[in-house]
Amino acid sequence: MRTEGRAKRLPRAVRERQIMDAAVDVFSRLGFHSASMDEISEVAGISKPMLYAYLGSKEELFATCIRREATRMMEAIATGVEPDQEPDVQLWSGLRAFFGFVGENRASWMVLHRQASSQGGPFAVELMDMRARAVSLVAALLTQSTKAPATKLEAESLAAALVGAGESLADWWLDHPEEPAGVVAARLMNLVWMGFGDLVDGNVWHPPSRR
Amino acid sequence: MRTEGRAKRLPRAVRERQIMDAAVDVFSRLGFHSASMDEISEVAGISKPMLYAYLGSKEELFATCIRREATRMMEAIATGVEPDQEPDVQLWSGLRAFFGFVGENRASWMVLHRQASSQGGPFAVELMDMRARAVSLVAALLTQSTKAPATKLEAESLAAALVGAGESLADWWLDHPEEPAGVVAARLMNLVWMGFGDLVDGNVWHPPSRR
DNA sequence: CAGTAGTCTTACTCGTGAGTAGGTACCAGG
DNA sequence: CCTGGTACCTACTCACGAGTAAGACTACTG
Repeated sequence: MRTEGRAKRLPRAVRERQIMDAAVDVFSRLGFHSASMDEISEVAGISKPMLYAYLGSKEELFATCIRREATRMMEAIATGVEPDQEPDVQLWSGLRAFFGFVGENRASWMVLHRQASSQGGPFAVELMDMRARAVSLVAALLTQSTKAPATKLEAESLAAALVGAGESLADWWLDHPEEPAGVVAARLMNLVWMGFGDLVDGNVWHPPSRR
Repeated sequence: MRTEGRAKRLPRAVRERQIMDAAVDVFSRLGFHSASMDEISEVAGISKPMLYAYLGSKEELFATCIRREATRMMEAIATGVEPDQEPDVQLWSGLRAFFGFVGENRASWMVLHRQASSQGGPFAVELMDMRARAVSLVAALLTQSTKAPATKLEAESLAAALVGAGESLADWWLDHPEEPAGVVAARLMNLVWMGFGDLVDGNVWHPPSRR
């Protein structure tokens, strides 16, 4: 296995992709600190100086990973959501897109959610930036559709709670992969749209057919 | 400042408490990996070998911190909750106790939520254990009070979502400390009990007076 | 078939931090 | 005033991992 001498010559862009993929994999498994540049270079099938030549320091590499994965995820959600619809439909499509992305791309999700948020450095900035975009998206959805005089703070905190519920449920889902994405998404939709109060009485929210 | 020579002689139990307090403080600020035993010993006003003599290795120390803080927190919640009440009242009192604990004990919360969950090792076990207890508490509450034939998996995932929402909102709260605990708790209560659907229509849940 | 630009490597340096060896001060009870 | 025993210290060892120096290999260009 360790018999590979020199790696095959490849154009820079291709190598950079390989390295990033390896980095996301290793960071997701080991976390930022425990991950070593040696291991990343090994997984990428390349030697360490290449890593430094192409992607800079360990911190830069990590930040680049976060940026890439965050962008991929936000694009997936943006693509999935349907604007100019009723609030509940918008929320529903957003949730579906989110859980769809997490279902594939488990490693990406680990890096984004677990690792990035626990490092205090410049990473949290990148991450919180994305998270803030998600939160204000939901907050806007809430504000525009509510009739009650909700304050900015109120909408924001509710949105934070909802986003957190999504994150947490995604984590839970990682341990129960037998459930399909749609089911999990629908469950969260029911919780945040109907509330326990209604669920207890047997009133549920129905997604597709009507409309 | 660095002029202290020898520390005053104290009984072991007292020193252990001091060390634990220092450890929670440092771990919460720096995270597990970045925290050094040197700094912990410094903050505790003691030298490194004492640390090893009393609390063992770094990992043992961290695990002990988690266990202590988790226990403190679960006790706080258990004390605050009111059994033999309507489901919504039980949930409400649980939420109040939770946010009350986080309000004081910020450091404890950081260690528990951010640090412990991001380390894959034996720590996650400790933590997930406590989290599982919280989740099944909520799941039981849900199951016993619902009329719909909710599956075990369904109740569990909803509970996970709720717990996650609480955690996330607690994190958000750390950045907006101006809000009192009760307000934040009430907001989450509204979200999970009434749901956005009702909130949008201006129907809110009222906590105390009636009953 | 030079020359040169970009890919790739081996083999180091050097700081940092976990864990320890081998003591010194202080307080019993005899 | 000796004799332990427990709290406490200074000053190390040693591994591991980030980052680098210096050069070798390949391929295209005139």
